[in-house]
Amino acid sequence: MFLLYITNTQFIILILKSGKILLMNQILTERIESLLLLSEKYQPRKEIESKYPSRNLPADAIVTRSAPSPTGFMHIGTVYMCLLNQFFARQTGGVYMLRIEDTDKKRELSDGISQIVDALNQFGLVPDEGLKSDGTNYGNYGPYLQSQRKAYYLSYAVDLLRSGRAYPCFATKEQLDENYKKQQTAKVRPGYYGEWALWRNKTDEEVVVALDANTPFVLRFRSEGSHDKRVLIDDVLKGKLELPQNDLDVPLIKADGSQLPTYHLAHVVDDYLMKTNIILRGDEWLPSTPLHIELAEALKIEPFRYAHFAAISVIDKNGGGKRKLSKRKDPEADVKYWTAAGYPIEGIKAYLLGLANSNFEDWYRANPDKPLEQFELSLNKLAASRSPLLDMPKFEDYCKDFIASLDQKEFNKRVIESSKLNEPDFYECIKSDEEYTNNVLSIERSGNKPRKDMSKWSESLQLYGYFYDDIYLKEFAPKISDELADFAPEVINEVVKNFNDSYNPNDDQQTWFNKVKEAAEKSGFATDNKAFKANPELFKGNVADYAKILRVKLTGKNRTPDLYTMMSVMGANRVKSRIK
RNA sequence: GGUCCCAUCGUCUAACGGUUAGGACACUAGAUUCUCAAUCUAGCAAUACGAGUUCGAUUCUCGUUGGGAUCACCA
Repeated sequence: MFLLYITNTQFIILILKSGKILLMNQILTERIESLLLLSEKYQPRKEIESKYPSRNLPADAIVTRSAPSPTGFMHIGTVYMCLLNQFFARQTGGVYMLRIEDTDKKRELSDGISQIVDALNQFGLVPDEGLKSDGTNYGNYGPYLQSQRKAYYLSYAVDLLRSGRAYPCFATKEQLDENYKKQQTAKVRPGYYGEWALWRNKTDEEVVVALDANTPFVLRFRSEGSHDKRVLIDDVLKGKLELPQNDLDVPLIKADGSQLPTYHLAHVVDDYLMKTNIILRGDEWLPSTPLHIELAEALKIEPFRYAHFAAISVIDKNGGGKRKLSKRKDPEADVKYWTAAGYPIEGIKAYLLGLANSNFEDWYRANPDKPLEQFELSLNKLAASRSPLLDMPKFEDYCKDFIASLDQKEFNKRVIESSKLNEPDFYECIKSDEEYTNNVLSIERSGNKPRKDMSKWSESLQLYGYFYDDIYLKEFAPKISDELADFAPEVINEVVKNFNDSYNPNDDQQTWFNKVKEAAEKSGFATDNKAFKANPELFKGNVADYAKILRVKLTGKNRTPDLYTMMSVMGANRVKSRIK
């Protein structure tokens, strides 16, 4: 790539691949180094790398990592990525790491790390190596918090500086903006490259002047690529791609006082040291992959295997177009939106697995009792083409299926847990009579065709609250008159009277229903549905309408389980106190 | 604007170059001697457009159109 001569003076002569000759004053280089290494000690590459031995793993084991930044709430897309990483690592006997990319101190949130770690715990996606909620590291390839790895990045950066592949840039924000505007008017590609790279070819004298004035600088990569040449990428998911080479002199070390690296340097250094096997990441990174390839090359690092996958999208409610699920615009981007609503974690995971591999659906149906972890996720089938749209009805369907499939004990437990957190009054009622509660929660859940009307735990109150008198009176009884607005008061009174006259809580279901039919007929309702359909004007309604009056009186709702079952569970006193 | 990616029912997707273009969710209708849910049955519904290669194209090629990503001292 270049030849290096150390002359008997203080100059280093660099002959670049492009044929350009660079003269660099060694004293100047050392001065820049010392500014970079302000608070850290330079570590020779060999010293660093001896701390990261090769992993003793099977040949086809996949080592993955998720690398979120602690700058906001936990994104559902991050959960998706962690899920994929965990599956591929686990299936191959590999390792799944969590690395926190806290290199942007301006945007960092104080609880950023715990938000990420807690969410992963909640989802059963605890990494094999990484950080705990309190920020402590575990695993032998750490630290896993990038700000604790500063000395490494700086050492590699200094290596690049010494080899002529990095240089300081003192340009101000204003100068860069002006550069950008000039590029716009000249209608050329924007960016810091070639002749537009303001400090790429400055003389030593100019650099010295800037340093003497204590001007802060970013350390930039000196790219040797050409936009006209191509680089081949064999993406694990997208296949063979041809992109223009990188020619941008991107920042490697920031000038914001933190001395921290940008993503680009951090990614290459970390994934090299941590022995990441497959860089599974969002396809927004695809355009900068040539840069990462060049950076790795400059650092004499074997190229990585990349797997770029598409992010989850939503339909923009304002524009109507499809776009990436965004932190700022979409509440459902935040995992808390899902968990706070009480969607079951398993339902969320199942839905996400279905997005990743469409054959998951069939497997899930065929193996209802197996844990999700037994599904063999396929890298080949991972949707690589475009970003799937978040389909809430389908997602809720997964959740309904899952909740319906829970055994009674587990179902009760989760309803109780959720109400304890969110509905204290309801929780009090539930706890006041556990036997009654168990009967209530068991309604229409047994057999092979259980009810499937609950997609999230927050629906517990609406679905079961009216079984408890306090809640019934407060929340449900007030709705009765609205629900029964179609019926005249005297009709309702007659229905109530006729029902009570014949109601015997000891009747079995058939007897009970026969009596209901008799009472309906007596009240002027049709029991023969065909007759009713033929001449609806002859009746006040059919049995369904008759039942609706009883149902609404009893529950304040017109969507409930079977009447007879509810009455049996509620008991005669409760029934009589409501149907009157 | 440059660059790259992508294009099958409303949505997620399946289909060695030969299928009646399949499934799931959603939707509609019917059945289930009480509502809703569940369940069952039926139905609606797609290869963006235009060329080319081929006996034959959803599949391969080119173009058009449309969508997405990216072009920060953010990751």
